[in-house]
Amino acid sequence: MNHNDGKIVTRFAPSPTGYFHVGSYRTALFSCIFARQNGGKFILRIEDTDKERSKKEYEENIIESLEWLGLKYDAFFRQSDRTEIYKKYIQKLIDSGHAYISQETPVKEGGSIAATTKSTTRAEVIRFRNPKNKVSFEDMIRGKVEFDTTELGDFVIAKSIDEPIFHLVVVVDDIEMGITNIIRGEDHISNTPRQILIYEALGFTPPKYAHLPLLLGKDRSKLSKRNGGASITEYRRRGYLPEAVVNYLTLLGWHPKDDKEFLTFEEIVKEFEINRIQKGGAIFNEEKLSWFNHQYLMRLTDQNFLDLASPFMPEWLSGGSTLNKRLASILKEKISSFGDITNIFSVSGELGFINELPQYPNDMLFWKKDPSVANTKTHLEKSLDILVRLEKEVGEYGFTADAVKVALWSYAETAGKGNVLWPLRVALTGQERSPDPFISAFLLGPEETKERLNNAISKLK
RNA sequence: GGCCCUAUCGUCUAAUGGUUAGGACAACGGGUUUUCAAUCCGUUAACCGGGGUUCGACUCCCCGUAGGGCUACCA
Repeated sequence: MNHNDGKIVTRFAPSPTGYFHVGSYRTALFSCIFARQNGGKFILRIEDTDKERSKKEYEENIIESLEWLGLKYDAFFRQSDRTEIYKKYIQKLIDSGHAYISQETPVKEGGSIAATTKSTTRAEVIRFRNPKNKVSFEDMIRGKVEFDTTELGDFVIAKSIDEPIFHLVVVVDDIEMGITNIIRGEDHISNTPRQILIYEALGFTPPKYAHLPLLLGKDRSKLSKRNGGASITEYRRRGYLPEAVVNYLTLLGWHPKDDKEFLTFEEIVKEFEINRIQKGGAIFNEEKLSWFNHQYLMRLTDQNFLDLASPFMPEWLSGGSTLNKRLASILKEKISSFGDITNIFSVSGELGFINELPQYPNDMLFWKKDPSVANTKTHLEKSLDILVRLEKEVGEYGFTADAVKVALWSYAETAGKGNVLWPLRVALTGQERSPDPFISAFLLGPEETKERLNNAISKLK
């Protein structure tokens, strides 16, 4: 039955009852890392025994998210395909007297949990006959954990012979799949004694357990959409890089021995030590994720950056033009995820001026240290002059940011950099916060640059 | 309430009985700059409390306290 050939086998067993979450992903990640580092197998198992809450859509979302994040599994199972297997085990437990069919007295209305959930209350369920032992296990992260199972009572393991529930299916599958190490969230720690009891009743030795600290929201409760935890799909949609998400999440509860923060999946697998995982829960901090993402963005080559960013680029910036190429390095340092691109190119955004010159009041053209109409006009006219000559000399393709800078620089230095460059910035971008005027002129091209300068000059009459 | 887990800067964490308690994010200040960003430099900021053990505790033990998880015919 145990088909692990002495190898490490781990599994990730999500229930498809919601969009795949960063917290779940972190669990999957640690589980996978452990398998990889031991040359073992990593299994994905969809736990969809709750027919009311499980949805195909969510299962697809789990699979798709894992793929996006580059997490590969060696085998895939779905519990709803395995009813016959569970049936066999339930029967075995009944036959051996470890479980029995229990006649239920109807639950009273008002306040009880059963009354407030949608689940159907059966007249008859299958309960595990609790031997009421003391159970203990050696957690790989926490050390010895001990429970008295008496108060657990005879817990339900199936609604009927065809409808097993959580504790039973988990144990059966972990046995059948030869799982050697169960790595899961701390929220399962109190489920462990019940599951160990089932192992023992079935005559199997429980695997090793590692209960990961929980990922917490800002309010320190278990991370959920309510308290700041978004789905993986959400981060994908917002234009995060999977590598950055993986890197950041790994560092929540674990870190390499040195202070290194940037690690590839391969490096993580190499350096990972499960017994050095933190015991306390960690708050998921999106600010730091953003910082990580920005760092990863900065490490991309311009071409890679553009390829990945292209789905997020506005329509008017279509297709691999030189404009896009020059934009890459500027854009990269200004955004923390591709999702920021939409904003930055909006009319009020920092680079929105490329598409459309925002309206600006005339006095925005004046440099604060020399707010003179006559001087400002002179500087603009002179700049225009210089740029017209430059274009004649180098043509449209030579009209680069560097060329513009070289052309304007000596005049700017003699007349005062702020005096010349500030009006120029405003004339070209209509904004106080923008890339420098050389880059702006280049991005706009010579024609548009000339037009905007003329426009500004005429405003000063 | 019961059972279980946890506890170092605001956050993620280092320290494995002897350190000026270190790093990163954030915040703040400064340099640079025509603006913003980026970058560089710097600053602020923590051992939950009380008992032990010990020559010596952030480190070990106990008790509190606080936070969290579980407490379903969910997973």
